[in-house]
Amino acid sequence: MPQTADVLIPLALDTAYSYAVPDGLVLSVGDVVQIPLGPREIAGVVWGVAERPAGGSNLRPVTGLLDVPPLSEPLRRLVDWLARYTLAPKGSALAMALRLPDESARTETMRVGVRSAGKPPSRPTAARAKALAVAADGAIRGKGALAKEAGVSLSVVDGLIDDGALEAVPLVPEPVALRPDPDFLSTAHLSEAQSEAAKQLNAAFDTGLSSPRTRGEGRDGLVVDAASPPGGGEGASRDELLLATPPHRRLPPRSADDEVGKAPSPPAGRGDAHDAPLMSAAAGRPVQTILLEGVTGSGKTEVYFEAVAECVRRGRQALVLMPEIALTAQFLDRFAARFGVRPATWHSGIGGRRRERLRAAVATGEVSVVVGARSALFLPFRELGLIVVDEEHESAYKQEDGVHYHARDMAVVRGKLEGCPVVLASATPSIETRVNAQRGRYGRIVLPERFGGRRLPDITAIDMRLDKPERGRFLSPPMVAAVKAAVAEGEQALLFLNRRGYAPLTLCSACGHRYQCRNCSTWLVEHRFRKALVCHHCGYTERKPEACVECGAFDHLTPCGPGVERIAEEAAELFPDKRIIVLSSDFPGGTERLRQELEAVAAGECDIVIGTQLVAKGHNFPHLTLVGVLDADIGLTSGDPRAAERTFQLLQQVTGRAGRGERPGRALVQTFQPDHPVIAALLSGEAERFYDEEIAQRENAGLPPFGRLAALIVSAAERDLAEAHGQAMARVADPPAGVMVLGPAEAPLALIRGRYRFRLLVKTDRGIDIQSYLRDWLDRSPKPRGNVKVAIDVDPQSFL
DNA sequence: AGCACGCCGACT
DNA sequence: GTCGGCGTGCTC
Repeated sequence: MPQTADVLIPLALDTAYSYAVPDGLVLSVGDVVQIPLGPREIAGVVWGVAERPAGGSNLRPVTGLLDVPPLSEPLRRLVDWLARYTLAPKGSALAMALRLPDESARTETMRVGVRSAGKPPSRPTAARAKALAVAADGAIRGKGALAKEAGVSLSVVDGLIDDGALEAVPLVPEPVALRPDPDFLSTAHLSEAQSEAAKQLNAAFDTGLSSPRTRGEGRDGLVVDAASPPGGGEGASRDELLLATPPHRRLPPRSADDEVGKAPSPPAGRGDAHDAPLMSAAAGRPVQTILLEGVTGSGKTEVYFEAVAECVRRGRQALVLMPEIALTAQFLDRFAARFGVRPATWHSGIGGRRRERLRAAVATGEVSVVVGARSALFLPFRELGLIVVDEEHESAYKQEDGVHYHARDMAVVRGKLEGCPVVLASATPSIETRVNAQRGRYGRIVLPERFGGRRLPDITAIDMRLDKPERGRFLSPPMVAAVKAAVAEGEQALLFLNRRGYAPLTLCSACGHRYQCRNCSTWLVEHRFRKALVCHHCGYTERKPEACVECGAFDHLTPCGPGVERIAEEAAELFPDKRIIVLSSDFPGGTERLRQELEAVAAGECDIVIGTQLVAKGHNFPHLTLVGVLDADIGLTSGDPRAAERTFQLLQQVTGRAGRGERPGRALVQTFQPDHPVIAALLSGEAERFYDEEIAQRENAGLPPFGRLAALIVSAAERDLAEAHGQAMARVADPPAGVMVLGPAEAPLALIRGRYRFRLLVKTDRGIDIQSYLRDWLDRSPKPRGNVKVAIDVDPQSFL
């Protein structure tokens, strides 16, 4: 039967192209095919098939069916959904799920081993003799391994292969990952609270699996025994799950308009058949997404490990998403302690063959657990049974280039499409997730206490208006005393300051000149170690000048304010005999060195750590007992609508680093505004209070806690466009309801180029409808004068 | 993504 | 006069 195939191509194209299917080839939706496009041949995915209409067709033909597992229906629907929600061309969305091996990866290093062929070389040399002596045992080695062991170069080995003295044998590829054993460790190590939470969590499997699965291809799935709970355990009913949401908190049913906003609801008003299951999911069907909220040190990880174990027992696959930085050896070891082996990992750094093998193993179901960064969300799982999003509040889940998406939200969507539960884990959830939980869209499980009877650190404020540091110093007397006491006990102290470099502002004390970035409106930050002035906004760097560039005065450059480098200087003077390390993202020596240093700190090979937000995430420091926050007020005034939330999360996380080991911890917080709601909530240890206040405040301001808010970020390209810029600012001064205007300083640098161009960056979590809305609004507004184009860029990212 | 076409600045 | 910059548009 002659067919035409609609093939979606992984390029920035929004529509599938039609191709003729040659006789003898039968294609199904989801198949990966090769097709001609212009002058070249590329891979695409069959998005639809139709009987070829009678009569001749001038369509170009499909050139072949590629030997790649077809894209499952849920994955295809995820691509469609993502494209529509993020305003990205469908092809771009597809590209994320279809990273085919490029030629180099496919042909590259088919791993070969060598072993002795038992034949002497025709021309023996000293190097050859060494190599053959090592190979004489007859064992198979990698080429590199042999060369290294024999102390010869690779070309010697190659020469011997060519000569016939060594024979090359293909190596059986090592398995991409060993099978995790869900019962490697008994659950006896869990606390009562953890067991209870794990039980509640596992109840979600029953709600998840009982929902109808839509599998178009009629594959015989791996779903084994979906109905029988594991280990004879009686699954909790869905009511138990819903109970996690306090009844008095439940809000009235959402109106249709309210439906707009966060995933999993698609943008309103554009419903199509694909959206239907997602839409209805919000209206009282079993909760499938669960917020697992536990204070730092409560053992959330162990709890969701039990869910992973349950998933594996049922023969389905689990995906654990983590922010890239959290993918540490430490975490993988914890996994290994529970499951016997390290999990398969996936992140942007995995390339070439390994990447492809892992993809394939995920597609066949051979790999049962993947731990990965956000891109792992698009792996072609055969039978996905669980998604965990660890540290769900992390902004690293936002993809900001190419297709803009939030991996946490897409995880929720994929969970719906795959019919599997999704666990969002965090000690400090994002506002929108908290609201979703409050409204009953997500379940909520809370671990209010630390594991193993450990106490949360006491948090005390140091009021900087009263306890002033010495002139030119930044550690207040109580802070100095506390650090001194801690290190005297052999304990570790962390001084936290979220500012890289030496000083955030440099000025000339002779003429008052302030060093400013030539591209941005920001001050240049002195980096004393690198002897440079650096813009933290765009990366612009200049050598630190000897004399003032403005008035020429020597020795008048004055650093204003502290960065971590300056704190290190102060600490070195105060504690000359202590081991001090500065950890920030610009750590000299790169990520690998940084990783090593983090391990070393965790092992206790350091007394005082001075760090930026980097130390607040990912790593555990078991020897740490004192956390000193040097300026808790940074970030509270940033103008970012999420400023309060971000600051609270960061401070909560960083103070929570203290006392995770044997000894109890405490935290000191230097602040000028101890009564600020964020600081007060932190000090009281009542996270609830922060969330309640923040949500109430947004509601009072007419800004829904999530959904329906957009911000216009206005940026002008050049200084001579300042006038036009002013006009545009005036124009947006009266924005539509729910639209917030941010200044040009917040505009990402990428948007500040293009000469006669004027851009409005719209950040929104409303998806499509806000775009047409704003377009109408702009059309009705007066146009800027001169040769100025106005473009609207919609960044459909939830940023509120 | 690639590749063509097309329109303005500095050079063998 | 061309070479070459990248902006814009197209690929079933």
